[in-house]
Amino acid sequence: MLRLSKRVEYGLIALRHFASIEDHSVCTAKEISQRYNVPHELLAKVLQKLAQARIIQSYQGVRGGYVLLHNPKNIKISDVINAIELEKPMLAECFAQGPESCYIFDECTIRRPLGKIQRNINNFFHTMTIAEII
Amino acid sequence: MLRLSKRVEYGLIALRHFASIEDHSVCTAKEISQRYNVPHELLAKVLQKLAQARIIQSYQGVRGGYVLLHNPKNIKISDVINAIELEKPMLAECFAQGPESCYIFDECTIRRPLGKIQRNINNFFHTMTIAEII
DNA sequence: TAAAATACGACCATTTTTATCCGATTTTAT
DNA sequence: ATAAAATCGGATAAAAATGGTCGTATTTTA
Repeated sequence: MLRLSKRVEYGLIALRHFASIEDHSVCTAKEISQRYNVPHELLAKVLQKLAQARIIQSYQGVRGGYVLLHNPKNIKISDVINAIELEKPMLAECFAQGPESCYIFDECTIRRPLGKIQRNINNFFHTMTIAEII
Repeated sequence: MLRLSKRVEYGLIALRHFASIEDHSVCTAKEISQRYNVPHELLAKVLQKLAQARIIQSYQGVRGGYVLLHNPKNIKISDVINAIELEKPMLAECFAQGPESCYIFDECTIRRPLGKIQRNINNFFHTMTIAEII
């Protein structure tokens, strides 16, 4: 319960890696997967998502790889999560998918208090950046 | 990702129910399951857990059921979660199960920052009570 | 032209979560 | 006594989410 996905974990590890190396040098999925002992294929998918979200830039072909596109200070944790996950990270299903998704929506009495906790978590993800995890 | 379990949701709904009725009257799992349109058997198991944790008191037999044992102000959300879930609600597996559970523990670079978020969440669960969800 | 890399979809395996079922026990009321 | 209504708890099934792998195509460099 309340777990972050491995995908997000791997994404954060990768972004921290990009942010911690000096010049904006290119890193490959293979390098990162070996360095941090993370499944190559899965990491590759995560990096592709980050590239689609314009958080990193991809270069195909031999000597290709990825580079960071922004200052780590400007990459929020929420940006990373949103890039990687299809669904927003929400405590309750209805927060992510709306009233129709919940068959006890009308009888539910805990939505408001959970919403309070949710806002707190959202705020954290929205405030914290990659610069703070280096 | 980051979801609360249905078990915890049902537990909170039930406790809010107990806390919102006036006198400390007895409620059965059946009553609550019908009132809030929640699966009876699953709710029953959750209530059993809450009873084992001495958050509510169970009475067996005809006209049995459960009553709240404490002032809602003194029942923390964290108490409820700990009673219902075997494992602590943690963002990362290693936070709940220790270093041995994680095969990239030594290479992991995001433990500290995630710990910061975790403490924030923990603090919320530890501070908020059932009184605040009525 | 071969090699090394990303791109992307499909798929499978595992784990977690949710839900149900069943038999046992307890207690009350008839 | 007996039946009914409730909790207790173990077992299990069903469903969903997650993690991981595979294969093929494309791109780019040497």
